[in-house]
Amino acid sequence: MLKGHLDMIVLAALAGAPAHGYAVIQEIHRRSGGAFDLPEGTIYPALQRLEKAGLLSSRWTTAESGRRRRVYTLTRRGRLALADHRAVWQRFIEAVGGMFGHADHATARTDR
Amino acid sequence: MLKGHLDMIVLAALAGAPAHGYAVIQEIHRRSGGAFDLPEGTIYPALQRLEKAGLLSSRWTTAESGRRRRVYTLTRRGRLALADHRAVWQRFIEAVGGMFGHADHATARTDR
DNA sequence: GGCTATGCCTTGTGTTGCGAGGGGTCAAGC
DNA sequence: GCTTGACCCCTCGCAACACAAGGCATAGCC
Repeated sequence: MLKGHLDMIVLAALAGAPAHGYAVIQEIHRRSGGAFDLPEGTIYPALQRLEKAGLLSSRWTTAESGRRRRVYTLTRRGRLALADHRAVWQRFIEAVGGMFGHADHATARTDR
Repeated sequence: MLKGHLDMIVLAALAGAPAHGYAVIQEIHRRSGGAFDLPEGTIYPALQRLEKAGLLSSRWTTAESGRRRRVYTLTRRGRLALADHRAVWQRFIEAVGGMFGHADHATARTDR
């Protein structure tokens, strides 16, 4: 469904503030109005991929609860990539919109 | 890029009038404002997939130029599927929009 | 003891867009 | 005559990737 757009979504979720994987899932769920409910098997590999690409950086932290968390932060390149993805996305939805835009031009009134 | 949305795009291209594969490519290119320039290796398998799924039907025709063409027509189920895809798409872009919607809420004014 | 929530991870699989290649016709240009 | 490009059909194989499934661990509640 969100093939190819996952990176953008994850980056967007981290644009506000750094967060750990589990929190990213919740943030995405929240911001999307409940539309996106990504499983861990989707998000964790994505975070690793983005870090390897230099768009995210991570560090281990320990919450007051004693839990170990890997917190991801958007890098400079990550922010640039996000802006980039966003522009591409904009053009994409406009193009798709164009596909619907005009029902047709064959059945329409051809008079004058 | 358009992973998962190809079907919708192809169906939309055929919503106006039946067309053969090559024409579908051109129609998509035209309606998308030049944004989509799909290669044959993408569109032909897609058309076959959609026909096998019962969303399209095809018949061979011969143009006045003598060329053999396989013309695809949207079936009843195809129209329903298109409307369906469109609704999903609408919800999808709204969800993505929500991801950007609010920059954040941490750096924003937290006063009162 | 069992269940749920939190938190991390990997492996395997199915889908799918698309590059590369292979048919063939016809017109225009060198 | 030969090449280039538009038109028109097709198939094979690769790579990317979302995600299901499974595994491990801690903590709180019933």
